[in-house]
Order: sequence, then C-alpha cells, then structure tokens
Amino acid sequence: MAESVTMILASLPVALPVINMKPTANDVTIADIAQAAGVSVSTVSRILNNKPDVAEDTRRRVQAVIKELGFTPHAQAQRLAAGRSRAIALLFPDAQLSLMREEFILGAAKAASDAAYTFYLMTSTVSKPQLAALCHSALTDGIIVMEIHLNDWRVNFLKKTGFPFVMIGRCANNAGVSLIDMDFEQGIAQTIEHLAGLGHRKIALLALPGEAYEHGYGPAVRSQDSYVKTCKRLGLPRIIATSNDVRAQVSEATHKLLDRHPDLTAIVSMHGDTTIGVYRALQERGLCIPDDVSVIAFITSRTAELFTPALGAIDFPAYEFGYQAGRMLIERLNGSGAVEHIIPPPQLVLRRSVAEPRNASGRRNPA
Amino acid sequence: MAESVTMILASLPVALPVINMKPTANDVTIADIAQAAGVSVSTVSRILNNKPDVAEDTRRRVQAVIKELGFTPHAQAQRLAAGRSRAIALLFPDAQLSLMREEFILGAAKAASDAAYTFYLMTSTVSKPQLAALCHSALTDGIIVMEIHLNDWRVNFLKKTGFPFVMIGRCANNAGVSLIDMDFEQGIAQTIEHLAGLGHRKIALLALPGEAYEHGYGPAVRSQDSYVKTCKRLGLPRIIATSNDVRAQVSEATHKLLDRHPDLTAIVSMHGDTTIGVYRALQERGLCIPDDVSVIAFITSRTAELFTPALGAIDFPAYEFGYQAGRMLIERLNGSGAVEHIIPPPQLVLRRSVAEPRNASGRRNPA
DNA sequence: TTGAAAGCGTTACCAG
DNA sequence: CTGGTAACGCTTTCAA
Repeated sequence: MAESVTMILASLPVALPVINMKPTANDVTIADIAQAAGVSVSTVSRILNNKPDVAEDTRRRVQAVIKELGFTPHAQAQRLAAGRSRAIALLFPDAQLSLMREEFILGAAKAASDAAYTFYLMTSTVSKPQLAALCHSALTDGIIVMEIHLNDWRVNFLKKTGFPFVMIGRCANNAGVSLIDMDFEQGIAQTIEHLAGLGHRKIALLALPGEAYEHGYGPAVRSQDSYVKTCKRLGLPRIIATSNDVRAQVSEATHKLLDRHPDLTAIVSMHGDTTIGVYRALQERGLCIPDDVSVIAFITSRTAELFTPALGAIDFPAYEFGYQAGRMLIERLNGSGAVEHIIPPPQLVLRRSVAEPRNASGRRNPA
Repeated sequence: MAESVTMILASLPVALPVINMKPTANDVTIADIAQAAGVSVSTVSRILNNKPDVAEDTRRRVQAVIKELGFTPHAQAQRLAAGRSRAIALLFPDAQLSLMREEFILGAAKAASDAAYTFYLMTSTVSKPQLAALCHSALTDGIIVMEIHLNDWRVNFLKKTGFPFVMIGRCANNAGVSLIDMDFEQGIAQTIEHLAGLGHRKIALLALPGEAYEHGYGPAVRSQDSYVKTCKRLGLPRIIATSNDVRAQVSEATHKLLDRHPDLTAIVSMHGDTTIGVYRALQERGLCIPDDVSVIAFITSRTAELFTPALGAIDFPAYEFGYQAGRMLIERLNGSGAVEHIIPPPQLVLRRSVAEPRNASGRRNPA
C-alpha cells in the first residue's frame, strides 16, 4: 500500500507490447469495408465524405458495415490523397520577448478543435529552411505566426510563397493578411491619461529590453513610442526603464528606476507575470501599492488576480486572441472569410494596485 | 499615423492570394530531383534518409541538386509510405480537475521538438470512438494521457489495443506502462508533518470536489487518503473542505471552513492558482498570512511566486513532467527505453505563507 | 448511382 | 551501389 518515497525508476525489462508492427498493419481499411458491403471503394469513400450522390439504401448498408467492423479512416492517407491536411499550426517562439504566451495556445487549439481541425504546436524558433520545410511538408494547411516584428522575415517569406497564414501581432505593412493585435498605442495612451487624471505626474514606463525595440518588435516599439507621445502631449516627464522579462531583472530595473526617480508615483509595466518583480522591489523599499506607487501592466485577468493587491491592467485576452487567430485562419482555408484586421479597443481594468497618488510630501522614505 | 481606437473589422473584399491551388501542386518532388540528378527516386530517397549504401559521389551530386531546387520532403507522403508519423500527441482534457495544466503542454512539445518529432495538441475531452479514431488515424505514433483516474477507460482501451502511450498520473494497476506522477501521498504527509512540527494542530485540507474523489481521480483520492492517514497518525483532527477549482468557489469554501473551524491555523490546498481564493477569503476576514493562517498548495514555482506573501508549496514541476512524458514516449517509440515509473520525491518549498502558528489566544477575531 | 483506375509523394523490397 | 516497382490507404476523375 505504502508508495515508495523516492524516485522509482522501474526499468523493468518487461517484454514490451508489440509496437513495432507497422502501426496500420492490422487495421481495417476502406477496401475491407467495400468488400464486406459488396460495393466499390469509391462508393465507400463517397459515403465517408458525405457526398450526395449515393443511394440512401447503399449508404445505410455500408454505414452498418463500417460500424460493425469498427472502421475509422486513416487520416494520413486521406490527407495525402485529398491534398489537404485539415490541420493548422501555431509557431511558438522560444524567445522570452512576449506576454501571456501560453494562453494563445489553448485558444488556437480550441478554434481548431471547434472546426474539426487538428492542431500542431511548434515550439522553438524556426529558421528559414525550417519554415520552408514546414510549408512544403503538407503537414498543415496554414499557420499562425506570433511575436511579429515590424519587418518580419517569416511574414515576408509566407507572403511571397503564398502559404496561408494569420498573425497575432502585425507588421508595418499588413495588406492582404489577417491579424489580431493588441492596440498598444491606445492602451498606453489611455493608461497614462487615466493616471494623469488621478493626479499622477511622474509615470514611468517599465519597457521591454532595448534590443526588442531596436529589432522592431511590435509591442516594444508601439508602446514606447505611444508613451513618449502621450507624455509629451500631457506635459509629463518621460521616465523609461527597460528590462528583460525575468522577475529578478524586472525587480532590479525597478530599484534603479526608484533610485533615479524617488518621487515617481506610477509604473506602467510592459511585462507580464514578471511584473511581480516590480511588486517585490517596492516591497523591499517599504513602498506601498497603490498608496505610494500605482502599478499597471498588460496582462491576462486570471494572472492579474493573483497579485496582491490585484494588478490593474490593460486586459490582455490572450486566449481569445489565440481563438480568433485560429478561427480566421480556418475560415480563410475554407475559402470563406475575407482579410480581417482585429484590433480590439483596449480594456483598462482598474484593480487595487491603482489609486490617486498620495500627497507627494506625505511619502515615506525608502527603508 | 493615429491608429483607429475601436475594433477595425476590415472585411476588405480583396482578391485573396491563390490558396485554393492544391497546396502541393507546384512543389518540387523527389522525382524532379531524381530526373535532374540523373538518378532514380530510390537513390534520392536513400540519400534523404541517410542510408549508408550510396556512393559518396552520387550523394554529393544529388544533394547539390536538392539544394539548388530547394527541395524539401512532403512529410505527409513520407509518413504514409513509412508507416509512422514521427509525431506524438497530448490529450488535454477540458475538465477543470487538474493542476498546472498549461505547462505540461510546453514541456511535452519541447521533448517532441528535441527529438525532431511533431507535436499534436488535442484539447477537449475525447470519447471512446474519438480515441479509437485517433489511434487508427496514423496521425500520431503515440499519445500522452493526463488526468488519470484510478480506473481509466482510456488507459484500459489503449492497453487493449496496444497503442503506445504514457501517462502523466497513474492508475491502480500500472504494469507495463510508463508514467510520471506526483507523489501526492508523500507530499501531503510531509506537509502535514512539517506544519505539525511548527506547532500547528488544526490543519485543514482544501480538497478537490467530492465528485473527483468519488470518480477515482488519482490526485483527489491519494491526497485525501494520505491526509486522513497522516492526521490520524499524528493525532490531529481531520478538517476537510472541498471545492471546485474556481477562485470564487475556493474563496467560499474557505469562508465556510473558517466559520466551522475559526481556530484552524493552516490550510493545505489541492488547488492551483485558484488558491488565491483562500488568500482573498482570509483577507476579507482580516486574517493574516502566515501569522494567523499558514497556506500551502501543490503549485508551480512560477505561479507560487506571484502570490503575496509568496505561496509555500509542494513544488509541481509541470513543465518537467510534460517533458519527461514526451521523452519516455518517444524513447519507447524508438524501441529504446524500457517501462519507467517516475515518481519524484516531493519538494516542499517553504515561502512566506508558512510560519509557526501565532499563540492561539493571541488570535484576532474575524472582522 | 456506381465502379475502375489513376494518382497523391514517399519508402522499401528485390533484382541486378 | 543502383534502379524498378509495388505498396501506403484514400480521393477523385471519368465512364458506364
């Protein structure tokens, strides 16, 4: 009854079940059905694909046989013959750049399953040859690309080859390709405006790493530019710090930020869950959220609610983004659906981490 | 320059790029290579598959042609001909039962990509016919099953058909099948012992829903049984509450728990990130973590760190679990690798949410 | 409404 | 070492 306490590595040299038989060897095929039902394979195929031109009578008879013999189609063969895979793939880069990435997966997978498509997940960043190989492989009918740069070689490549795809994110030029993207400009603008409306004057942007901006990573560029523009417009000082999307580094960046600007009263974070680093830094300095410093980030509701105090956010509905991306792609593949650019209006969700600034003179000093 | 503020639904009736051509129609095939290189397709195929019996000279020449023509294999056809897909699939149920589920995906996907396998993600719970269809489809060589019940029809089915699979979790009888699982018994036992060692006497278990236990969901059964046994052994009272894995309900359950047992000093949660519901409930009652109540959960480090105070945990290395599951499956498929049962020793990670109980008489009253 | 046969792009066996 | 050729299991004309 008692389970072993330590790792059990039962390398039992048990005779493994027959797995080296050709996986399909003993399966019942469409030919078996045809024979058993006394019709041709073409007829069975028609029935399998719900073609109209089959006698009701025949259909019923064959379907009975199918059921009886427990036949189920060999998707691999279907796909080869039909010239399409009824599959979509999500290219999910390794890089640490992005936000809320995991939820994209489940959303896209759901869209696929809703449309009776299969769903491939390709982690690890692809090289150009790899991408070409993927397109030629016929494994998938279309792909979802994310972490888009303003000038993105993958997008250029796919456009050139005409391989169907959609983007989560967008380039500088998005003619002819469907996409769903966050409105980082408006999101930032609204956030700064809201904070300014509460009385904040020193609002810092905790941005993505400088390389991200320099490499033209969309969210980095758009948010930072919008921050600068908005601050200018409102006559606010521009206070920008950058950090990798790693908790410890976010924390460190926050400390530096506060060293340089001990009087700032709000931080807008481009980081996702690693914004916890901001919380920790503030805690370490004995600063209170939101009384001393308000914090807002681009983040999913579910994650924002884990913070204490709950993290105010420009809501990032990542699951929905993934779902929409999948949906658009599949509609595209099915011939329905025109080019769509979905850029939902940013949703500012105020939670406990956002408040009016405490009277500046009342500020406690850092420990 | 200014982006539109609202959702842009650009249903531009643009002439769509040619996507209805048979996806493979214009691709260069192995036959093209053969012709261009002046060899047979068999030879090209051999070279593609790195077979030894090819003249170095020929090999180089053909490879040059391949490169020149930009040939890339049609995986779909390869798979049909070879009788194997070099793909694995993860069955990812919809149900709300489990913990840390998303990270499994990335881990398993990584294992696949490390082995040059492709990775399918099947969300939504499968029915028996669906599972049978998947096995026959030849889309995947093996599958990873998770959210295992002590007696699991999927496992029984797969065993019977001999289709290769591994489990994240385990059944009552696990002969002949590889698995990786959390040691819930020991995890709970160690946790209770540790808390008791700190001086806690009233330690509650916030368990999974009653149905989960009744249906024989492994983690539910093992943890609860272990809790009861351990408490008995240590002479501690048994205080069990159940809840669905939804924040609001976890919160409510916590409130009820405290209504019935206002003097409890520690809560062990079987819930993942929804354990935030426990935090909120305690907060609402003006109870302090950990001074009034210590909290421990089964949870990933990354998520535990988002809590304030950081959530003590029996660490749930979900990514690693996914990775190992994928690795085992692929090794199995490759013929290497015997049956493995991996049950890592539970890792108790004490964070800020765990402390000695405050002197019981010093306890503040609920607001 | 049905059937025969020609693929789909590879792999793998068998001769040479 | 190389080339023919039969699968792989299904879809899809084309005739009947």
